Amino acid sequence: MAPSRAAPPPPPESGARPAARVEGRDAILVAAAAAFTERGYTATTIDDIADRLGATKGRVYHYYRSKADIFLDIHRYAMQRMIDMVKPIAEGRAAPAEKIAAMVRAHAVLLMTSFPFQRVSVQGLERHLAGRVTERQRAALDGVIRMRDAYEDLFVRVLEEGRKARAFRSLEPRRAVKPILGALNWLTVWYRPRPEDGDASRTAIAEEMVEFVVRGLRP
Amino acid sequence: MAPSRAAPPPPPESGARPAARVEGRDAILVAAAAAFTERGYTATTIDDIADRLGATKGRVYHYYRSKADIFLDIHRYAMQRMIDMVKPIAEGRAAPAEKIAAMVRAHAVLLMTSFPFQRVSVQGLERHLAGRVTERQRAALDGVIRMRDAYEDLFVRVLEEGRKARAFRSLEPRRAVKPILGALNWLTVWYRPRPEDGDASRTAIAEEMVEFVVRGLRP
DNA sequence: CGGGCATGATACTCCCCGGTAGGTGCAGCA
DNA sequence: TGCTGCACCTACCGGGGAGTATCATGCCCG
Repeated sequence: MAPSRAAPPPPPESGARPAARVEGRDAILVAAAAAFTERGYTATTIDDIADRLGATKGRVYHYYRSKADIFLDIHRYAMQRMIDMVKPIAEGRAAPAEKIAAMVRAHAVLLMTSFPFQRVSVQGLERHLAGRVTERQRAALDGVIRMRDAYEDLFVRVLEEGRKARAFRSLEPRRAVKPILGALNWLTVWYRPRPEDGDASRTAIAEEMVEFVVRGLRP
Repeated sequence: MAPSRAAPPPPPESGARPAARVEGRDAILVAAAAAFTERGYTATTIDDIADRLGATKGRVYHYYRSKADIFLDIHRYAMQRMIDMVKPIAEGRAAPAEKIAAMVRAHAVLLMTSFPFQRVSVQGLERHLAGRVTERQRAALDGVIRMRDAYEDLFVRVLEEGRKARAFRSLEPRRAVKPILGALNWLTVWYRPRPEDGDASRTAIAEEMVEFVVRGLRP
């Protein structure tokens, strides 16, 4: 599944080459996300990515300057989609318990429907903290990390609301958010999308997550 | 922290060289676990591991046949310790809710106190499903996967007990176990052991996990 | 005291893979 | 029909790192 097709503005300090067309980049990202998901980042070669497109390295390097840039762009897209889904819920006017339930549901569903992208995003961050990265890549990485922190804050704030309103048990939001996101993100470890099981199966999984989290927070 | 010092019998089809002493192997494993935790498996070089020992590659290859074998042995040790801690609880005679609480607590504490080993074990499994592995390594990998499945079954069985005894809400154990282990294992992503914070800090985190899980299961 | 084995260092080899240089074909256009 | 530029390919380089072959240094034991 491609990241938002409707993203025509050239990315800010993305590693994509300026002149390259968006659809071309998207194809690279989709192939790369699938490859990273299967073999992991370092074990994936640029030729692997190209093979998935029925192409050669030339095509990949026509759109992206480096493997790390592809990786970072996958992160950015994945995080952006997650934020786009969840932020409106978090900032809405519903009761905290209902907001958390809806956020958990949205998070779980997006993890499954956009699996390769989300898996790379969820599992891959630390891979770059030690490596050789350029100035621009470091900036992009910091940007993604900030997005992730901001995303976690969405949950923290709703937890705080709920605690104040006595809708949740007494808890420390910063600490309580960890098992919640853990229960959710662990999906990227055990879940494997299979074509034959449709929305119903995903919904069942998402509802189990909702149930577990909401009960874990009740006073 | 070294894996069990009292494991003198040469491991079954481990990648350790037969003649090598146990303490010698342990030192390699400790250094490798730390290196893998910091940089990830593929980004870690054998020289990195040797450097941590103040030694050279020669020493590493004296004890282990390959990098993959080191990796697999870390898995085996980590899983074995986890099983040794949790299995007696799971098979005890306490009430299901108390057993789950104790299992969660033990799991969380071991994750933190034996952090590098557990982190490698929890986060690294998929890395090998695609790579070049020998017959023996494949067998070792399968063994570790079986250990992991057996470990998950410990939780599944207690969930089943609790469901039958009406101590837990109605749930499907196979499905409900995922968010539980997810909340726990996510520790390996965000937790960073710092020397200055001691048992108290770890206990607080573990109790938050226990609280969250136990409430998530209540009828 | 001397041989043998455990232990480890040194100095390679080899190949995989990220990245680059330069070309080719084709579409659109005047 | 020739020009231009995008999209992509082929062929190559270079470095890094896994693994090996061989040698040095003990330490134990007779």
